[in-house]
Amino acid sequence: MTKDGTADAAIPKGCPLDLVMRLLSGEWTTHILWVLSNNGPTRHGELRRRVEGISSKVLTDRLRMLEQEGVVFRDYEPTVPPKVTYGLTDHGRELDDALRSIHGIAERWG
Amino acid sequence: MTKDGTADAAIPKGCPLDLVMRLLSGEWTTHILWVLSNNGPTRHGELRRRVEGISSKVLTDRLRMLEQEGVVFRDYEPTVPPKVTYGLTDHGRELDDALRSIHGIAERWG
DNA sequence: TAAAGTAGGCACCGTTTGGTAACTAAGGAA
DNA sequence: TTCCTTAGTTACCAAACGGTGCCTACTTTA
Repeated sequence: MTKDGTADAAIPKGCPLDLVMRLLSGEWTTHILWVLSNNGPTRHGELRRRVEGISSKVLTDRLRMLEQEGVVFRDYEPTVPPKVTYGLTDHGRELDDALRSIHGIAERWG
Repeated sequence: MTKDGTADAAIPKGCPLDLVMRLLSGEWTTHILWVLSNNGPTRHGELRRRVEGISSKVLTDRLRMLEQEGVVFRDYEPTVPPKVTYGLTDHGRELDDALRSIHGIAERWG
């Protein structure tokens, strides 16, 4: 307990919603999913061009997070130069549907 | 254009989804909505007790954001001491439904 | 008489975040 | 020969974020 009267509980939670929200809450993340959904599997370079304004660093970072949560797959072909393609998994498509429904709701709000 | 090859477009967007995600992306925000949804209209103090670990500052901050977007209402009774009650608006309940659906999806993922 | 609760506001401070630039190695084009 | 492309990685830096403690002014409770 702090002087504030606040309980200083660590937030273990493990709440499923919390996990997804943390995944989505970073800058650019929903934009990336949006492009992958509209464009289908896309290579790193094109993805960077389509998500206008994102840097290579952040793009890679977000893709790694999304991959780790099983929302996006990564296909690596060890050619020279390498060809890496990213796309939505089944989970990713489910999540995208949910985001589209939120989009619709917010759109109706004006 | 940066040295990176990145387009340095400002992100005007005004995308409805983006707006909602920015609203929800802060720490504690979904937790607050969750409690308001389960508990009904709640005063500041009790809200702080139910959202275990949140500080008064951040709680007020989040409530102001949610109020500004019309997701939460604020009822101020100028008694002494004042009584301030927060609750979900119609928009808030819509948003909560969407979050519950995401919760359901994520829960099924294991 | 002293403590606690009411709903915050304000200042300070460390951590996290995101942006920028520079670099990799090998192939293809001007 | 120099530039561009592939898919990143790394270092550096400024800004944003969130946590903590202290303050108010009045009422109720111990």
